[in-house]
Amino acid sequence: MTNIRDLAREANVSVTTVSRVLNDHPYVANEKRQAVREAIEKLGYIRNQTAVHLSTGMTKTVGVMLPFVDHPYHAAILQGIAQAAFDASYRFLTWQTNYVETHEQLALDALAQQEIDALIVVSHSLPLSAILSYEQYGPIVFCEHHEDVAAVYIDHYTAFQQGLAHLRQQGHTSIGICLGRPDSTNSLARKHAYQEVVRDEFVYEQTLTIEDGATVARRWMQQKQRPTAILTASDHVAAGLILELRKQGYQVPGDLSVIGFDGSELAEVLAMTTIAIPYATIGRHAFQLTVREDLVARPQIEVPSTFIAGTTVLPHT
Amino acid sequence: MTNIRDLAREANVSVTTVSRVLNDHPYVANEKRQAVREAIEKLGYIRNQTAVHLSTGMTKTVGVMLPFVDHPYHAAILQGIAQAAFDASYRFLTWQTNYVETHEQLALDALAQQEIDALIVVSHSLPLSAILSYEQYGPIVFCEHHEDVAAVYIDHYTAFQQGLAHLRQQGHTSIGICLGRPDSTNSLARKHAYQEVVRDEFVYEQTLTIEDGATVARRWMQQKQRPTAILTASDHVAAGLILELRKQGYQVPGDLSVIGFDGSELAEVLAMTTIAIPYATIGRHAFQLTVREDLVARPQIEVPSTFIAGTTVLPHT
DNA sequence: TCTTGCCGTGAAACGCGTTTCATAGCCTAT
DNA sequence: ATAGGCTATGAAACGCGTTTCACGGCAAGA
Repeated sequence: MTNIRDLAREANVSVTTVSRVLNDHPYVANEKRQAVREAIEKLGYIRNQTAVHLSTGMTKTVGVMLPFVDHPYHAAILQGIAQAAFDASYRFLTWQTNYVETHEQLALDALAQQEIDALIVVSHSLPLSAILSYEQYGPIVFCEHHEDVAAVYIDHYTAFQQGLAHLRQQGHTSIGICLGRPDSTNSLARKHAYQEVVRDEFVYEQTLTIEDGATVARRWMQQKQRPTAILTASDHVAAGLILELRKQGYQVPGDLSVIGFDGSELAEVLAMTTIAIPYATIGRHAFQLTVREDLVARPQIEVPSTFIAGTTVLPHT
Repeated sequence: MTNIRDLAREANVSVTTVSRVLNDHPYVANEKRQAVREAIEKLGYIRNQTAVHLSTGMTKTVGVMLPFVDHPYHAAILQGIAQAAFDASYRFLTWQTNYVETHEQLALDALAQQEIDALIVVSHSLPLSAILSYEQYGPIVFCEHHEDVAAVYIDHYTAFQQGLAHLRQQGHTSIGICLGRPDSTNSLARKHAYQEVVRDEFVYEQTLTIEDGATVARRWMQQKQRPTAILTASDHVAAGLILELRKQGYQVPGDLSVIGFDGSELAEVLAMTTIAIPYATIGRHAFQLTVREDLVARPQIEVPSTFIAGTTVLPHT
């Protein structure tokens, strides 16, 4: 591998001058610049990025900590990050954690070890304080709301309120909700919105997948007292719920009204009533926060959710 | 930032010994090892990974070139890569190219610049030869079939044959197909399988999304001569097709039988007849190939597709 | 007793690009 | 005429961990 010193020798200049040419520094005479260019051509020189990283002390790379790369919700955020990072000539390393704390730790270690310049936490299970103790090593940006951290998030409380308000307008009083991980920040906000307006609680927890949605359907069918409408925490769960009910001969929305969450293609396909979240936008903002000058002030960006009327809610009579 | 030399001074040993301790090299006396450990603790030393990368000449990082991170098919491959990379203590950098050649080029540059040790090409639009010319800089593994390259792939020809055979067994003789990018390797293989057995051709090209599927539906409805069954190139296209037809009052499979491709959750939800592809497995194999000793021999791995009978195909009478 | 061979240790070189600092010529404003 | 500023250039230091090589000591095999 030819290096910068070989070039200097070949072009009869100093390594400093070679470096200046490589970085388009103005203080280089044209003949020398030309000579260096020819040497690069002749020797087939290619810059070693690792050396640049070591020398400059930055890698132009951000890390992304997220539970699953192939879940539509997370992939959409990743897409936004990818786009914004690309625009800024940054790269991104992904840690797929499966919510396993030791895996999450590896992303934090990478920040401390200067493998990445900043870290975007899409979702996590480590305690917040454990993560924040790594802020000394570089910017950390969250994709969910926490007090006093740099974050871009949607207000799950308000989003759920929208869904609940719609159901109540339609005359539903007996309303159920599905939550994902019951103690996650998002679930707590959702539950909060729910408990403010509902008397008889129907809470289905630990619902994450299509299959979980089908399980909810089976539980619902067995209940003596049961809600007339269910607000889910993801379109996938809603889809599982809807399809299992229909398979068993129930009508959606005739027998049960269902509202999804995400605004995914799945919702579109099923013409589902849902609450759309601009996930790619969240990803873009998250990346942009990592490179913001005033990150020490821990800025927060709230992105709006949008209620989408579909065909899976019917007025309750 | 404290470095290895600070540690050496603190522990009264040489930097070599410190390095040995950090790397668990056996030739270190216990007291010295202990002294170094204490120095690490006392000074709060954290290894600089970039320096390790420069020094060892490898980054323990693979690159992934893929068009979209948020398409289920690609995300599933990425998931497999993430998993295998994790198991091998590797990281991965992702280049989302949107099939733009200049973007694809950046991933190749990264390989040449030693930013990554190897590159996995999930899908590409650059000419194969342009990509292969970068093999001199490191291993390149493809996720689709090409002659004489390291690759893990599914045999689209055989997969499509399975679908076609099923339709013909069910009495269909007038069969259409949807293709994605018409000149891609996969499309050519599919078309080949198709043209071998079909007389009257109904080929719908450039179908990639749900919306494209709906467009196919509208075209189909307007055709005077039209197929009784369509074999699509993705579950998404099939879903768009099916749902648009049903919305317009047609029966699927009554009026048109449809077979998807991928075996995605979408197919599951719609109880779609489809051809399942183990995408995560492809990703895992692809990663494992990058670190294989005998990569110079350009090994190839074929993974099998599985026909899944659903409810979107009916015998033709 | 002499030769191998393994253990333990450190100086110095290495991988490679960037940046600081000093130097020098030349021009412009005072 | 002189101080100050800009252009150009290079030596050397810097970022930091790994690895090669040489060497001393000690034990086992010949």
